[in-house]
Amino acid sequence: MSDKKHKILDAALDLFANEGYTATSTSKIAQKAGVSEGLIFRHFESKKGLLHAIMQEAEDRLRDVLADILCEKDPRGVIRKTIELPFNIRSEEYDYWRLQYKLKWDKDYYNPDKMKPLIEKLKEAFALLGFEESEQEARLLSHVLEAVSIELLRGNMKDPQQFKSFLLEKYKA
Amino acid sequence: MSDKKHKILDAALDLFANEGYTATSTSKIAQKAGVSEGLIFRHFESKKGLLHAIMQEAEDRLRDVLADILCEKDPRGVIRKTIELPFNIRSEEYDYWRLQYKLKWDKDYYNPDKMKPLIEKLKEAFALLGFEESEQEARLLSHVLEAVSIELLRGNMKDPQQFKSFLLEKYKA
DNA sequence: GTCTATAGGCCGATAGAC
DNA sequence: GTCTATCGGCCTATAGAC
Repeated sequence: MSDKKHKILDAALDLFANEGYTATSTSKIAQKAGVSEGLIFRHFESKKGLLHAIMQEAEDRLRDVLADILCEKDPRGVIRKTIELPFNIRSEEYDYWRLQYKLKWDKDYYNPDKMKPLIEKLKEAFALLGFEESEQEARLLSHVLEAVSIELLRGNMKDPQQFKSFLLEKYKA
Repeated sequence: MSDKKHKILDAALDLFANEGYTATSTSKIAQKAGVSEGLIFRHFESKKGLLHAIMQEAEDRLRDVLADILCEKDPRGVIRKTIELPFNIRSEEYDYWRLQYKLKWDKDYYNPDKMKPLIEKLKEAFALLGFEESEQEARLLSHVLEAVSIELLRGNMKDPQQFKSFLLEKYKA
């Protein structure tokens, strides 16, 4: 990929994630990327096309992160890794996640199936550990995971490590 | 309040909550409300002013809902009412809540303190019930509450009543 | 006089021409 | 990579209805 195309993607990710998609103009993106505005349309056709390219990358990263959990054999390991998930987000990737969570409110981009494999895996893990209502437990944990991620991404959690330890303790993971 | 002013508020709430603030133009609001665009500015000064008026109402509703929990004496009652909170949202009020959650990503409007009284109350309730880590428990439950609300508001929870029962059972509330 | 509608100004946004 | 056309955004000025 060309250097400038990459710069455009970087700038757009930052702005889309932090200012919002509609609030971000293509001229702002071009300015931040240090390229001419026309180049954006040359590479991505439209503003929507640019967003699409970014979301493609974001979904790839989601898949990568989930893959490690999905091939875990030990049920406790599955739960531990799931709990650790939001706490392990690399700060360079924050914008990808922020954008994903923001767009969840957008009908065009929200896809509940993206998390389905993880929930199935969790259900299996809870069942193996002898939990009665394994599906509900899986849903509960995935909800906690979601809320914690949002809190962390907004930079609004007081003491992340302490809360992480608390969760790991609670789930004996 | 005049009939048309009310119509504007209704239309704007719907559009802001479902399409997003920046994605909604004042002309679309006027069209949906069946009024002239100029009227919006006569009543609310600016588009921001209109949002502000709506958020004022939304905060009032939040306070109302929390008030009932905050004056509850029985610690189990506090937890039960908190769990029931998201499941009791009246469908006519969905848009208010949707808007609140969406704007949490917006630096100008996000105010973490709005939920603070509830978390304090929960902490107190857990402490009374003999939980060791009452603060963490309170934070955990508030996170569950948040994620469940979001899921419900997105209309994406499979079997709400079943999950509600599961939570009440789990917390013996 | 107060409330409402209409017509347009100005600006910035997307996109396409060169 | 620049330049610009066109469209739609927010808002105001002014005129009309009650």
